[in-house]
Amino acid sequence: MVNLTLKQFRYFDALAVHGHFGRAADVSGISQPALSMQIKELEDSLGSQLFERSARQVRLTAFGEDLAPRVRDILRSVDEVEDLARQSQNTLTGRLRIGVIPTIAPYLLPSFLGHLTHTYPTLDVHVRETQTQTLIEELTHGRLDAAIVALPVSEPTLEEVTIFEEDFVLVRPVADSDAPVPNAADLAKMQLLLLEEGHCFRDQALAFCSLRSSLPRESMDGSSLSTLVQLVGAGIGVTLIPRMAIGVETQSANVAVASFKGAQPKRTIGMVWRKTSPLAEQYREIVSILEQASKTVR
Amino acid sequence: MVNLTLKQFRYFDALAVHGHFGRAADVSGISQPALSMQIKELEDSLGSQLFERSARQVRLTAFGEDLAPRVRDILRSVDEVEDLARQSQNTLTGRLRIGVIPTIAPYLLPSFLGHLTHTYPTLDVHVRETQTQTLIEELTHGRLDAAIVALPVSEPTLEEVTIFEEDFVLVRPVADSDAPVPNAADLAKMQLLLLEEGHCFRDQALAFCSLRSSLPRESMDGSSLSTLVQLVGAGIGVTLIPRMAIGVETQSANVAVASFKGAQPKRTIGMVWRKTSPLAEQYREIVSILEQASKTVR
DNA sequence: ATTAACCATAAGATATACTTATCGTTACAA
DNA sequence: TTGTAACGATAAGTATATCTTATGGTTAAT
Repeated sequence: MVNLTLKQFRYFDALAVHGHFGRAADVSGISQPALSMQIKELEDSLGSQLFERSARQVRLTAFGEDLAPRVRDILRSVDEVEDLARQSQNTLTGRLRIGVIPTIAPYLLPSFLGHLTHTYPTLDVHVRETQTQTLIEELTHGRLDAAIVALPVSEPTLEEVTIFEEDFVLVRPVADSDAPVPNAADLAKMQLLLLEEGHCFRDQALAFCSLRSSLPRESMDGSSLSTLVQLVGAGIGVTLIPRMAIGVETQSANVAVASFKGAQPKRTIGMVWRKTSPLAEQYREIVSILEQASKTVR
Repeated sequence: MVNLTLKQFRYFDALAVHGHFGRAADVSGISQPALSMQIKELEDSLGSQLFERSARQVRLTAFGEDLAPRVRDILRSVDEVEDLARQSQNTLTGRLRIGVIPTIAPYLLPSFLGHLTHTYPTLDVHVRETQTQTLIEELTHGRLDAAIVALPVSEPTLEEVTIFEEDFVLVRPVADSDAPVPNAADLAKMQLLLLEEGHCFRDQALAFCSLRSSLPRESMDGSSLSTLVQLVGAGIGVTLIPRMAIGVETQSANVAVASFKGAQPKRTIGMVWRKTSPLAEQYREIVSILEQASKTVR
């Protein structure tokens, strides 16, 4: 049995409606013999006649009448598929799984997600917050669509785009706030509190002090910037935080914030996605939304 | 935009399931390039990419994932259409509009409809009871599928098939039951009660007596055999009824039934349908059901 | 660095779908 | 009854789709 085709269904529907081969063919934009042949083909495929042809009328058989509503249903569903395609042509729809590192998420996400869901109301955003390494692994394996991390990532399969640059500020006890701001070399000799291993921000801070990340340090590592700032407030040491975190983290603690003189420690925040992703265009739009969002927290 | 095809949907579904062009092509019984091309065609038609191809994996895009269940729905509906066709291959299904003349309907239908719906449980039978002329008109115009009438009908567009032959019996008052049975010539001189104009049975009875149907007769015409028999019971005259009607009509009346001697008055009951109908085969089966049914009332 | 896996592309072959021209039947009118 | 118009089926040729095999290019693993 030859396969049924949507074309046959369309012709069948037209003929069922018009009851006239010539007119149905006209409406379908083909010649009458073409329609006759496709109807015949359909009838052969189904093994039953669909129309009864007499000199004056073309009538649906009982079976044809059974079929007609089903065929219309199918054609309508196909049209819906086309509509859906047209609709989601340029807008992001459906599920978007986005990863964010912990030293960005709490500061950037509130504003970002607001902008994002406003721009793409039909978007179903899933956020995953974990360290860069995990995000990249999940991204390359297709369990995430994009990630917001510190650049560079240097994965050959990933595309990376810069969102903004952000410098780090010193957080020290209020008591020390009148002391001169230490430079990188000074900092290396101070009690510098850092995030635990695996956070890129830890590496970036250490790099500023020209220290090796892998060296074992004192056990005062914290699991979040918030914890670190609280420790600083308790007079245990000093730390660095990204400028974006100032508002959220230093309000409630007894700490002072200071910018460094000269060469600034900083990081580049960007978004990455698989080079193979067909949504590159949309991701770039998301990047510009992120730029907007970042301005509200800087 | 080129048209979508069920073929593309089938390939899309296979690829969505297998996530691998080669295997999906195998399953679909085509070569891998053929599948690649159809998927590309589908993506072009819809204006959006459906799969993300990387070296190791073929993944549905968000849009593709939206699409997949819809496409499966459509394919399932198409399969249902095929099932429906297979199922109604040789059995009569759906609506059957059948006409019956009034001098057959009450006697034959009860048994016939029982057999019919037993044989074709999914058949939705509509019965129309009216005179031959109307039935034939409705039949030729497609408002009926078949009719049970007295033959011949002699409509060139209709096929007619005999079901059985049935003779007519005399109905007279019980008081006359000892008198000899009149012959056709005697009958012409008696007070013969008949159905009103338009009933073929009237014409057949008159033909037996060698009388012209169109001649105006006394106003004692009745609208149903039942009425005629009641009139006979009241001593107003005699009448003819088809043998099939004896059981139903003569039980409750004070009448006697007698068969004619020699040449029997009779009629041929048959079924007719449009020669163009594709259901001729099934109608012949119905005829044999009617033969069965008629035996139970003869 | 080589190989294997895998999807895309190219070129040619085959199958499908369409066109125009024409036939055969039916219904209606002269 | 005969001619005629309407209409669907059929035939023959052409265009278009679709498939095949062969091959290319990219990626990831040995």
